[in-house]
Amino acid sequence: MQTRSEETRLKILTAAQDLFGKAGYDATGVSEICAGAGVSKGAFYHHFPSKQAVFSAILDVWLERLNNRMLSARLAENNVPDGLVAMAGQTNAIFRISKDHYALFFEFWMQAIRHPEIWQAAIAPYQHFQEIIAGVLQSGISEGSIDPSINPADGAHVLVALALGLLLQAFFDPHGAAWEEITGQGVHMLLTGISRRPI
Amino acid sequence: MQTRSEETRLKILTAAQDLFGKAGYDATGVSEICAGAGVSKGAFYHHFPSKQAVFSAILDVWLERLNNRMLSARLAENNVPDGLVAMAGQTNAIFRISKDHYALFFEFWMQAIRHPEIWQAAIAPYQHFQEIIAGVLQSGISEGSIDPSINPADGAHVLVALALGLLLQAFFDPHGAAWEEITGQGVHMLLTGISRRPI
Amino acid sequence: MQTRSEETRLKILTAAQDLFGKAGYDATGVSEICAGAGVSKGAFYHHFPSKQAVFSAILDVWLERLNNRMLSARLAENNVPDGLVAMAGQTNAIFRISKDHYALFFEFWMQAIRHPEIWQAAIAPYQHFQEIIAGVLQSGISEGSIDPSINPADGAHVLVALALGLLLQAFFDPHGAAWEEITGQGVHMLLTGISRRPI
Amino acid sequence: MQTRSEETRLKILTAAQDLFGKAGYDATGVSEICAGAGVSKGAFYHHFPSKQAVFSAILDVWLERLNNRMLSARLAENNVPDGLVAMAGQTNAIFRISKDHYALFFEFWMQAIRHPEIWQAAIAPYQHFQEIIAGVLQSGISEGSIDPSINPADGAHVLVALALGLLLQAFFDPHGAAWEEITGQGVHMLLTGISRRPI
DNA sequence: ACTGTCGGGACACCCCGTTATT
DNA sequence: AATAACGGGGTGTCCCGACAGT
Repeated sequence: MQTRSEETRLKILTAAQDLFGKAGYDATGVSEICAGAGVSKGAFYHHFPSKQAVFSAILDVWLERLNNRMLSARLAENNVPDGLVAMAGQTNAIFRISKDHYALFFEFWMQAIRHPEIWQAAIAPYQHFQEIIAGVLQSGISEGSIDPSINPADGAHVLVALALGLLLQAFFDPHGAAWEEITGQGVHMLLTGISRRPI
Repeated sequence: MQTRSEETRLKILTAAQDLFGKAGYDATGVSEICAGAGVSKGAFYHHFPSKQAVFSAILDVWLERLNNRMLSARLAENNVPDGLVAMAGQTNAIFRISKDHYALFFEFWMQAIRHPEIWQAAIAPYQHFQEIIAGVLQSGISEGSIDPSINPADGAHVLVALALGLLLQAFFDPHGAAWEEITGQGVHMLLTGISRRPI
Repeated sequence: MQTRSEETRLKILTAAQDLFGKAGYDATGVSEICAGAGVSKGAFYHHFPSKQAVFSAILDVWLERLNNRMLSARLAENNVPDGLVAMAGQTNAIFRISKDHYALFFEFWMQAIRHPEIWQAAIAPYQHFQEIIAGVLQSGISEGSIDPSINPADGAHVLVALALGLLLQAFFDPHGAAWEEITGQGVHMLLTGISRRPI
Repeated sequence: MQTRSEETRLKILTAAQDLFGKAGYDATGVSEICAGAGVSKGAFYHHFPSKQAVFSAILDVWLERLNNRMLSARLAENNVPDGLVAMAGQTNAIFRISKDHYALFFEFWMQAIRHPEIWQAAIAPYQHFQEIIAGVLQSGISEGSIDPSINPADGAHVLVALALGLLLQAFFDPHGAAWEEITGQGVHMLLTGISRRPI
C-alpha cells in the first residue's frame, strides 16, 4: 500500500514544521523531529535525504498554497478600490494563524537569504504576487478609479510593503496594537491620502 | 584611554558581528569568532560569559545607535509632510549599508522572538520610535497639514509598516526594483492618496 | 537452466566484487551494492543473509578458481626447474588482472586475519598450494635436478614468499619496475644462486 | 608546562595504534580510541583534526623508525653475502613484534592503496630501502662476492620480495612453519642456488 | 522472488564552556 | 589578561538488517 509511506512523510513534515517554527531551523535536531513525528531516524532518512530537504519540502507546500491564494484573490475584484480593501481583509486572516507558523515564515526568509537555491524558489511566487497587484492597479487606472499618475509596479511594491510591514509588527508585538483594524486603516489612508494640503 | 582589554573586546565584537551576519547566530561557532578576531577561546570567555552575551552586546550598540538617529530625526521637521518625506530619505540611507548588516538585523528579530529578555530590550526603542512618529503626525494635525480624522498612533504604525516592508523587500531582492525611489513614491502616495474616487 | 533468481544473485556478486575492490569492504555499503547491481535491498537480503555472506561467497569462487589453477599447474612439469620457470610465468598472468581485483585480494587477507571462520576457509587452499610446490621440489630431488640438501617444505615457503612478495610490490607500485621480467629473474636467481663464492 | 599535552597526544597515538591493529581502521571508532586512551573526545579533536590524521601520525613514526633501521643496517656489512645473512636476521626481529603491530602494517598498505597522499608518504622509504639493498649488491659485485651478471636493482626487488613474502606468510599463518629458520634458509638458497644442473 | 518502508544504533565530527597554567 | 588543553554531550548522516505487502 502506498498510503503508509505518505502518512509517515506527512508526520515528519508536520512535526518538522512545528519544531522549526517553535525553535528555529538550526536549533531543531533531526532526532527531535523524529521523536515528534513518532518515527525512527531510519524512516526519516528514507523519506528525506537531509534536514534541509525537509525544510525545502515544507517551503514548497507553503509557496504553492500562497500561489493558490493569490489566484483566487485576483477574482474577487469588480471595483478596484473595494477589491484592495477586501484583500486587506485577506491579510488579516493571516494574523489569526498560529504564532508558530509565523516564525516559520521568518525561517524561510533567513534561509532564502543564505541559500541561493531556496532564494530562487521563494522569489518566483513573490514576483508573481507583485505582478498580480500591479495588474489590479492597472485595471483601476483603466476603470478610472486609480490615479493614472501612479506607476502600477511601484504601487504594488508599496502595497506589499504595507502588508509585509504590518505583518512583521503584528508578529513581533502581537498585543501592541489592534493590527487587524490598523490594516484596514492603512489601506484607507493609502487610498485617500493623509495630507490636507496640496503637495 | 583604553587598555588592551578593551581592544580585544572590540575585536571580538567586530568579528562576531560579521560572522553572525554572514552565517547566522546558530551557524557561527565560538571558535570561528575567536579565529576571526585573532584571540583564543580563553580570551573570549574572559570578556563574555557566553556566545549569547556577545550577541546582546552587539544588539545594545545597535539599539543605542538607532535611538540616536531617532532623536536627530525628530528635529528635522518644520512642516510635517515635508518632514516625513525627509525621513523617508533617511530610510534610504539604511539601504546603503552592507548586506551583512542587514542579515544581522534579521538575526535580532529572530532572537527577539524566541528570547523574552532580548525582546524586552528590542521592543523599547521600537515603541519609542512609534511614539516619535505619532508625535510628528499630531503636530501635523495641529498645524493643519494632516487630516485630523487620522489617528496619530495608527498612522505611525502604517508609516513604520511602509518603511519596514520596503526594507524587507529591498533586502530580499536588492536588484528587483529601484527601492530608493520607490520609498519616496510610497510616502507621496500615502500623503496624497492613490484613489480618484471619493470613498 | 538458471532462473532469474540466479541472475540476480550473480548481479549482486559482481557488483559487490567491484565495490569491495574499489573502496574496501567496510567502506562499501549494502545500498551501494544494491544500486550497483540494480536490485532492491529486499532482493539483496533475500539472496544473502548479510553483507559478510556476500563477501564469503565471493571468496569461495576465488578460492575454487585458485585451486583449479594449481591442479593444472602441477601437470605442466616434466623437468622440474623448467616447470618452476613456467609457473613463474603463470604468476605473471595475475599481474595483468585489473587493479580492482588486486585490492580485493587484500581485502580477503584482512578479513582472514580478523575472522577465524574466514581464515579457516582461506588457509586450506594455501596449504594445499604449499604442498603442491613441495611435491614439485621433491620430484626435482628425485630426478636429480634439485639440490638434495634442500628441505622441500622450506623451499616451497621460499618460492611462495618470492611470488607473494613480488605480487605485493607490483600491486603497491605497479610502475616502479618491470615486474614481469623481474619475476623471471627472481626464479633464475633462486635456481642458480647469486653468490660467486663458496659459502 | 608542555609535557601534559604531549603526554595526551601520546596516549591517543598508543591507544589508536593498538586498536587499529586489533580491529582495523574502519572498525575502530574515535570513541573507542578516546576510551582506550582515557581522554575525552574534546581532547582528541584538540590534538588531531580527524581520525585519519591519527593514522597518518602513527604511520609517520613507523616510517621514520623504519628509515633509521635501514641506515644502521647498511653499516653492518663488511663482506656482502654475510651482510645479507645478517640482514635476514634483522628481518627475523620483526617477527617477534606483537601480532597487533603486524595487522597495523597491513592497515598501512590498505590505506596507501586507496589514498594517494598516504601512498606518497609510504612509497618514499620503500624506494629508499630498495636503493640501499641495490647498493649493497653493487658493493658485492665490486668486491667480487656477487655474480656480476646480476642487475643490482632487480636483485634488490627479489630480496625485498623474499622478505615481504615471508613476513606475509608468517603473519597469516604464524604457527604454520618455523619462519625464523626459513628466512635464513631462504637467503642461503638465493645465494647458492637450489638447482643442481647448469641452466 | 522481489519491493518499499522502517527500526535502532552507530559513526565522525564539532560544539560551547571550563580549568589548569602562565 | 590570555592560552592551550580538555570535558562531555550533541550534530547530521548513514548503515545494516527486518518485515509487511505484493
